[in-house]
Amino acid sequence: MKKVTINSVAEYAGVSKKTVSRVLNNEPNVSPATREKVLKVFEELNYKPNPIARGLAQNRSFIIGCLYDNPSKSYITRVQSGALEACQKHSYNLLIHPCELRGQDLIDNVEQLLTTSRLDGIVLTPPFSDSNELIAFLKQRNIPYARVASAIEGDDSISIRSNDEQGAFELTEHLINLGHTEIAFIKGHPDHSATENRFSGYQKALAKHGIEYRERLVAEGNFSYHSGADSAKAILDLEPRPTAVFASNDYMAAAVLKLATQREIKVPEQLSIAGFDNAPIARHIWPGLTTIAQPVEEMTRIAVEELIKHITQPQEAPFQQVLEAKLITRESTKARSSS
Amino acid sequence: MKKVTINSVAEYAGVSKKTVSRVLNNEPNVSPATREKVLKVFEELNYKPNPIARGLAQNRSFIIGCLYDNPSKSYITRVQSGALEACQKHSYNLLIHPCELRGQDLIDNVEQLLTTSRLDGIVLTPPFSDSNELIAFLKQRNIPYARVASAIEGDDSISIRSNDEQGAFELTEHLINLGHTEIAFIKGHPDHSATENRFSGYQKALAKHGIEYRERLVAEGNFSYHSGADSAKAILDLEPRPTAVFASNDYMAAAVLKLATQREIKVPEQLSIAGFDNAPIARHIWPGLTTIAQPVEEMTRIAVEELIKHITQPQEAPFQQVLEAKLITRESTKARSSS
DNA sequence: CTGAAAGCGCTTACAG
DNA sequence: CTGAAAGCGCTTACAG
Repeated sequence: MKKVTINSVAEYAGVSKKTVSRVLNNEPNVSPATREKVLKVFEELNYKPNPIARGLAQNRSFIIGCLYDNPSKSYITRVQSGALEACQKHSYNLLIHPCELRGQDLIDNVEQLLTTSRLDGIVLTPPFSDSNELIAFLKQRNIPYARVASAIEGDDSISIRSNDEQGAFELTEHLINLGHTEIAFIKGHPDHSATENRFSGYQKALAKHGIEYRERLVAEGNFSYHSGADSAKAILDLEPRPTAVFASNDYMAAAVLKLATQREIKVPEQLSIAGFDNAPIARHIWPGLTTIAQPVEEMTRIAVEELIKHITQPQEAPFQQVLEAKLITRESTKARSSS
Repeated sequence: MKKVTINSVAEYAGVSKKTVSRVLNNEPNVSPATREKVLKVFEELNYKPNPIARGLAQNRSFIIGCLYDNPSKSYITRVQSGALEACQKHSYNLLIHPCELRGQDLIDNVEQLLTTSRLDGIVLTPPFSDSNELIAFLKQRNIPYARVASAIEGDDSISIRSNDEQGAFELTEHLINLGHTEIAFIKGHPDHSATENRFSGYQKALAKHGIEYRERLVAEGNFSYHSGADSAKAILDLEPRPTAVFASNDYMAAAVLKLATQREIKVPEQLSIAGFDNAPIARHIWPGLTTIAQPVEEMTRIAVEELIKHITQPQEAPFQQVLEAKLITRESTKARSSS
């Protein structure tokens, strides 16, 4: 069975291949009769256009690449979900590409990606959205990109982030308003700008309410559940034990909850726990976690939509937006017991 | 700045473009001197080959597509992780494409996917790996595919699955050996063949041990946490209350645990709970869930590796394999209290 | 409304 | 070891 191409169709239908192309792309300037005829031949020959040939002629692939290196699986899932929504809306496809920020071969790796697949644009998620090196490389290669949750200010490109500092501030204030003053804090991964922002929100809330900042209450995590478990151990061993723990994401908060429950420390009666992100796990455990809802899907969806817009009409000014983070209170936080 | 192509390089280096192509692809039959010269020009001109042009000439894209429609996010994460591992090893890229099995436009949707992006192969995950309609379509379109966790026996294509029935049998037997006879069961999504297999393992274990099967102990879930919560409510309301619950995946088991804890039913003292999959959540909650480790990453990795092998050398007989599912006991199951 | 020509940037098959 | 020609299957720019 011979391959059916635009040429076979043209020949069979007795028209030029340009006319076939016009019918294919729903262009005007084809008489209804001709259009009918060609469409019929499409069916008869079971013609399917070749996306690669079209791509070569138009110099585009209709593929967006998504770069990530994130210990939080649910974060990635949410990123993908937002990116896919935007892609589907505009008939683009999504190619996923995890890689390591710290590998000294990051640029080689992305170079290799671009050599294997032509990408019309790339969406950068943390920590890549903060990598000046990578951004410089993409600029030099002239690849359109959009940044999600990036803290870089100077770059003149599409950027959508949420207000992490404000969110952390509100969450800390929520704990303070419940009477807590001994509030432990678990930091995130040092490569993510969110880590510094959330930490800063925590510190500012303490300062505003005249609570002394104590370094002994701060543990170094990296957003993974495992790092949360390690930090939890350090914090729950402190004497006197803090009455509240604010973890920089929900996974780590879940780890604190697990250890507390194991040690029969009652949550929230004896210990309040809060997270960040509003990941699914925050509502899948008991008690449910008080947290900050970060609009990950929405950030990524908007980023990819703007990216596609920019690919189609590069003249527009780069879109930049800051979304609000919102406090969600659940059962894991409670007024400090007066004991 | 003019675009740098194989032609500019050839001209600049004073060789034919075929020679440039040879250097590009590390083919033999180029004198070391010529090779050197061309490589130098690559650098000087900063030449980057165009993957689309290569794709058109070779009629391949080096892209594998992954189809899924699964309420369990962690399952998808694990599928992707296995698929990516295989892709990276062979310099392929992964394009993800969620879509709905039940949409009457499934075929249209995949058709559209194939029209937008040339895929060298497709990996089908549940429930698509069991869709005869989709499989027939891919065959007709001559697209190589591999099936993950498919129960279809007749199809002569790459297939990797795990032994779900055996796993469910072992888990049920584990509960029976702990003295439980009132074992509730939560089924999975009816479109997934795993659902029937796990259910059957449960029934066979009961039968082997002379325990009567009672329909009232069986709830209909769909693998989502939410459906687990609904089923949990039905089961925990039963009088007398069962002493053990076996949920067809860990998400649903986690939902049972949450409700039990909320109602102050002690797990595992008053209620044993078990899941299936060994998803991350099984060890992120307390008590940790007894479950069956399903090698999702490995199944998918092997499936994609075989798929790539098949794309390169279509002559081989289709690879089919069944992996073992393994019992993991944690704190959520315990001998029935003799009260 | 329609088409002939040239081109997208590579590789394949062949000749020398 | 090297290259000229043809081709992959489309679209673009132009002419009529």
